[in-house]
Amino acid sequence: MRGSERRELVLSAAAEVFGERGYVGATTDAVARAAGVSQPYVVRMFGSKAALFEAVLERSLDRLLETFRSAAAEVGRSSPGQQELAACVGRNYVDLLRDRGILLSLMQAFMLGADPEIGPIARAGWIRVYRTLRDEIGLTPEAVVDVLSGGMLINTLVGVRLAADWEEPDVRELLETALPTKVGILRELADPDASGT
Amino acid sequence: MRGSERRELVLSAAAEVFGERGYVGATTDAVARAAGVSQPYVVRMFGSKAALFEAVLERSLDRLLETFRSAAAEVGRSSPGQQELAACVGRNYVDLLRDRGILLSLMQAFMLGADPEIGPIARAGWIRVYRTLRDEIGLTPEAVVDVLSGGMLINTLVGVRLAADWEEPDVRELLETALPTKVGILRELADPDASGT
DNA sequence: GTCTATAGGGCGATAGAC
DNA sequence: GTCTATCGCCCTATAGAC
Repeated sequence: MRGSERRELVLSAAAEVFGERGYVGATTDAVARAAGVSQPYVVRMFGSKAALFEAVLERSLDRLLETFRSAAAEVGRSSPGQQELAACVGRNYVDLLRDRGILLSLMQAFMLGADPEIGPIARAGWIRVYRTLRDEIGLTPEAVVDVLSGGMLINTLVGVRLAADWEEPDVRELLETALPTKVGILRELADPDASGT
Repeated sequence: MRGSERRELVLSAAAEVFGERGYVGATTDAVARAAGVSQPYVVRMFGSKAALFEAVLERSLDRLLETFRSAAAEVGRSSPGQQELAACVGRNYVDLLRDRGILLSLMQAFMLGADPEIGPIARAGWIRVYRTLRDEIGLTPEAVVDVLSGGMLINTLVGVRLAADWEEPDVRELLETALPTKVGILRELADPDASGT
């Protein structure tokens, strides 16, 4: 395995662990275990836990923005309306959930805006998201806010793992209202064995 | 000062600290300092850090649901439509931001759904929010989802402290689009001295 | 009730072998 | 490049005085 591959392996594992436990709650040892390497190696590879988290955020943001761009390219040939654009961005966004850790690690960073190191990075990321949706995708500010609102609700529903209470009828009603066509993904995330039922 | 007052003092301080740093990142020492008491006393008062966090969540959820109910009472006499109800709930929700810590401590709990202790509590809280909005306030599931979407966006914008970059024009545009009439509150939260400018 | 002092455990980071 | 061993710090929780 080449160095770049091992680096990507650790980054992917770290995104999941940071997404689940938050920046402070995640341990470099848990990341190392998830990646199948030793704890000191994780630290040595990135210099520090903080630097590892920043690398995770950069990678997650890149994937998110790429997803937005490919969504725009999907419907872009026919100069679509705001609603069509926003709907397509939303669909691709939900598919991102399959790559556990990307959206949740970003969300964990967003909740640490008061941190003197992470805060500025999180705000810069948030601004990049806004500009990409407005300038590259071509959404109006109002449409961007709608997309972001739905996205933050989805992030929260995934973060709280509400689908774990799927047997509860009100949970089903809420999830099916919030994600009319994409509930299956949430159920997969809550319980990998329940995807087919 | 009576015991119940001191308890409320510690709970209020804890809500802010947990909201800013997350459950793991918050230290009982920081809570104690914010409340002006000693660190061991905070632990003794609630038994453990986990029990303190759970008390914070219970208090925060109670205040949130009370806010929803008072919003409904505000417009309730004239059997209002869904849009009017949802708008009133949204207005009162934003006013809750003045009580720093309430919404953010809940949000921090929502991001820890994978935690075996906090996860079930967070999910139960989420379900109570949904049922209150649907059954007591009388919103349709679709209207509840709209209210929750906007709420999660606001929580995230406050958590990331985007208003700290107020001099950035795109930040102004985003915040004024997301909270047309209530931007002042975000600016107060970002910088207590900037409320009048 | 509330404090000071401190024990005990976990985690990030370093040293150094291979 | 990758590991094992370990240091030193910080944080929760306990002991015990007042």
